[in-house]
Amino acid sequence: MNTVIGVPARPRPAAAATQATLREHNLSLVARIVLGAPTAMSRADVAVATALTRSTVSRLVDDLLAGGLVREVAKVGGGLGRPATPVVADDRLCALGLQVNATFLLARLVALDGTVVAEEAVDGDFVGSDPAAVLPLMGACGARVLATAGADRILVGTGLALPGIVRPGTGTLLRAPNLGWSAVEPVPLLATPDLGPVQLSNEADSAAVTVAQPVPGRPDGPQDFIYLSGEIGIGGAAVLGGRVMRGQHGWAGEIGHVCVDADGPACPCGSRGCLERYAGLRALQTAAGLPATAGIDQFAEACRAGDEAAVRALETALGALETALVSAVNLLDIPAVVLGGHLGRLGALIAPDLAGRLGSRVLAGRFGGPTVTVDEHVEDRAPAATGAAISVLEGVIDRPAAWIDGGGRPGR
Amino acid sequence: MNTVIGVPARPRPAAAATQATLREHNLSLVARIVLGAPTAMSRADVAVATALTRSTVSRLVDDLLAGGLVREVAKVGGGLGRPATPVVADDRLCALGLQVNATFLLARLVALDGTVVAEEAVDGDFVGSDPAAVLPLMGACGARVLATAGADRILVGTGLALPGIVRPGTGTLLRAPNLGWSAVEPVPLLATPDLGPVQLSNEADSAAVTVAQPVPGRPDGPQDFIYLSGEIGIGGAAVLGGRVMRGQHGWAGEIGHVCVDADGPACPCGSRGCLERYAGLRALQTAAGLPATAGIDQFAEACRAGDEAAVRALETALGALETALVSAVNLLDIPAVVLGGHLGRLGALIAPDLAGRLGSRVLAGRFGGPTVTVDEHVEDRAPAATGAAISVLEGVIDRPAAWIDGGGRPGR
DNA sequence: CTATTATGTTGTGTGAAACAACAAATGGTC
DNA sequence: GACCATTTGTTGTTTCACACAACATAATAG
Repeated sequence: MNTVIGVPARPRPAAAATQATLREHNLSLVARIVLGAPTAMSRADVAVATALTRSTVSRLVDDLLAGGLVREVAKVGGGLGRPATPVVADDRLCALGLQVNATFLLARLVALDGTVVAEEAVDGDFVGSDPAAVLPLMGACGARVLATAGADRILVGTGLALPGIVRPGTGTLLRAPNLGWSAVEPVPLLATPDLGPVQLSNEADSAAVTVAQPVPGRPDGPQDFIYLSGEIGIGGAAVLGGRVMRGQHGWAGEIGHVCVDADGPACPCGSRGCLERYAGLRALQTAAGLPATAGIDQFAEACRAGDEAAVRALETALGALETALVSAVNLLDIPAVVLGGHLGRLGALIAPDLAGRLGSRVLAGRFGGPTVTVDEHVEDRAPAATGAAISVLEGVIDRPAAWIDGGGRPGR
Repeated sequence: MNTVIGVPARPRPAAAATQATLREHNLSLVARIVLGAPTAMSRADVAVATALTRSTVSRLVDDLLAGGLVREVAKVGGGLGRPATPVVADDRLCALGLQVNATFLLARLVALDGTVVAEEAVDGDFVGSDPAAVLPLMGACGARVLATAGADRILVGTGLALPGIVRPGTGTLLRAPNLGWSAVEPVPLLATPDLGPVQLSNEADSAAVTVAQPVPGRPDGPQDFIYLSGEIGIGGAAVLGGRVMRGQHGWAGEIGHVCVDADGPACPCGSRGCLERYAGLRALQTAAGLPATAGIDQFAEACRAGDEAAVRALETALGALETALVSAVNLLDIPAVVLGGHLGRLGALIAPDLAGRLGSRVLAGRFGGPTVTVDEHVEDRAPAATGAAISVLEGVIDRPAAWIDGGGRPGR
């Protein structure tokens, strides 16, 4: 009699496997091995890593070279035998990330090796703005960034990150409370040709992509964590196995609307006692008696200076974060919390205490409890732009055959 | 310029695809088409459903016939042309489900077509029991059920469902508070040969399997929902895309330890204000002034009779459920709640009110809010036994080639 | 009884990976 | 400097699983 240990469930087959899907799968696998490696890989290295034969890998790498996903670099000497030919990400392949926030628009061109090729921002007050006026500005900004890129760059497409609820698969922004927008189809409003196919995403989800995968195809960051961000309120994302949770409507991971006090203040979302009422930036400013124009750094400075209202606001927020995260960490059985946005900037003030409180309360406490870290991109005000671009490049890495067979240019 | 709509992310390739995995995948696909159909499918029907050619399907079905996953039944007449040969699940293939609960042990033999071939229960008080004494009883019960099955039945293996925290991939039960067990490796303690490979699972997770997939290979039930069960406390599971969430330690979906009151009573789990403190069966009994031996039906009767303490306890539990589920539904963006266990038996008293409250509070409220239903197996005191057996059969459906190539008998 | 239709089977072709052999490019040894 | 060993990459051929085409089977309609 045997104990069956560690037999994972296979993904349910949704469609038949064919010779074509076999090739697509293995092209993607080889691409990920090459892009994911910190140093260059040779065909022989890839054969070892994938258990495919050297002849198979040779043929697959030929296809990836032809499609512009990878390129060869100079051989490095050393050792007996024929020197290996290193293969790396081809940085000519790029995606454009666009991010709309309450106080700025930013366009960023990201190459397949993760480098930022060019970027430009437009500052302004976009709270309560008209999407028909703002989105063309965003599109124009993107077009200017594309214009500064060299002619050898190949644009795969564009990702547009918005601070609101995006229905997956519909191209519709349901609501963006910070901007005052609702029921908008943003992509046509960009009114800019040459952006290639445009995909829409939520700001927190896109920023979380950057945490898990700082470089396209290279999941170097944590793969299972709760991400908190926010600008006025609180945004959130849950990442499981390297993937951002979607949920039925596209807003899974929305920790801002976890209830932390059953008798708490009413929330515009229809519930009450939501985390956002306590730990959103606007909530902190109000509780500390600061104006809406005060940034999070002013709030932090007031706390450090011992301002009584600010310290009390921080403590209230900390308690609310603790309650919300205890529930979230227990429910998702997830090992890490990453703070971004204004909460990331408060990280030094809140992360150690928060980690300690969570560690003594969650089910996983006896196994080391969740880690609480600050997003290393916290100094970057637009990580969602990078994340949106990375998601677009992911699409090519997922389906290299479609890209290669389409001539290595954006398709329909 | 195109809007990219509805391009789902492909699962990341973890290993190379080969001719062998191609066959495995398509065997599994064909098996699921046949098992999942409410009426018999012919080879031609399967070819249409899968976009594989009739010759390919014919060969794959031959393999499944040989492996004992499917069988042919009498042709049905009608229409021009050669009559189709219907193919259905072969009900000779079985799995044994075992369930240990605080008040009974139950063994149930489930066939591949979902029918229960035989079952037997042993009643007792297993709270604070010794696993070394109880698990051999469970094993013996299972062996008796196998003995009553006909010689034509083929046992794939056994699933053992326990009311506690099971570490996936380790064969270890971390803790089962209701039984008073901790750090146990239960499978060898069954001390029964002939059970085939045994896999361990959590009781709520297994019961949720039965909700999503009442018949092996046929996901007729909801595929995205939060399941609540419990016997003394509260157990829970989250099912996404037909799969039970695991999490890092195996307890994702544990809604019993979502915090509903930041200043609530301390919980043995280390936190405070946990849902279990308000809506667990023991909590209800205590609040209503009923003895620990009183069943949930007595509690329900006291509520219906207008007993003041019981009504107040129910209202408190309802409020706690509302708070916990608002957070869970918002965080997971999940469309349904299914009540099982003692909460299922209270369904008539709480489901309508709970649905109304959730509908006005969750983010999805304006889209129809979550449904709140009662598990249709609520009269079955051991749905986890069925779920554990179904999970074992799932393993064969996932990897038919491994089963067929292993001679159609349990492997290592 | 023949024609038509639908289903199932089988021989052969195709595509992608595997296998085997060979070519290329190095360093070590004599 | 020639030869050998080693490692990597390439290429011709084989294998396996699905696709294609043709045929066989089993029914009903006229």
